[in-house]
Amino acid sequence: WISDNIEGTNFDARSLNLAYCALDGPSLCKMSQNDMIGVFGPQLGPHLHQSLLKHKAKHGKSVALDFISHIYVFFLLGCLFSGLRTPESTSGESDPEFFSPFRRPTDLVIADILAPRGTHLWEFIRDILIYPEKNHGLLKWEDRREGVFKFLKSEAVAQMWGQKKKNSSMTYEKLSRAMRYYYKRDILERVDGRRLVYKFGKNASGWKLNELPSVM
DNA sequence: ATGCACTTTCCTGTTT
DNA sequence: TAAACAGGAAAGTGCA
Repeated sequence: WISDNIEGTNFDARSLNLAYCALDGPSLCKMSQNDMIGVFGPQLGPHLHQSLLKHKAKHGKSVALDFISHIYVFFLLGCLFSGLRTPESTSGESDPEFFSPFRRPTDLVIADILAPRGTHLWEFIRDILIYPEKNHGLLKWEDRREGVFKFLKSEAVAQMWGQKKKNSSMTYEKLSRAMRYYYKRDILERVDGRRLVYKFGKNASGWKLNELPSVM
């Protein structure tokens, strides 16, 4: 439900207050507009409130039960964000097992909710790297602190990029040309002699451990 | 309606 | 030899 509501707005889901992720359906239904604003902020709060009112009008008393079927989204967001801040920040190496109990059924849900706001290639790459749920072994950090990363499935990443841009003929060949243009703009730094390896430059933001999307 | 940023496409040549 | 890397050139796209 939240995913649907965020779609079509420019709201950045990364700024959600995830402390409230444990809300259940009935609690959510009891929230006033002010409650919503308190939890979701002045932008998304009223939007969700309106949507909830519509939903209530449509479905009457069954709404609370209805919500229970959607509310797992909150729970899983909580899992995701608590995970982001634990294993990787200390070891520098993400632990795929850490997420395993939650990953399988939720890949699509979380990927949708966390759909990147930016539409640029480097942001797309960055978001695959920082959200394990999106990764599927496509890319990996080579040096997390330095922002060095490597394409593990270059053609698959290109396909996904193409999918996002509604261009089924995207290839790594073409994607990499766009990557090379980033060198001039200091969004990427050259890493030479290492195939499929790139490094974020000083004009790339949002990838460092200390600037990961955080819980407010 | 036009300019601009950001690719996308294609290409020729080089390197690994 | 295949796959990547290098960039020039030009076309395409979405947005302000």
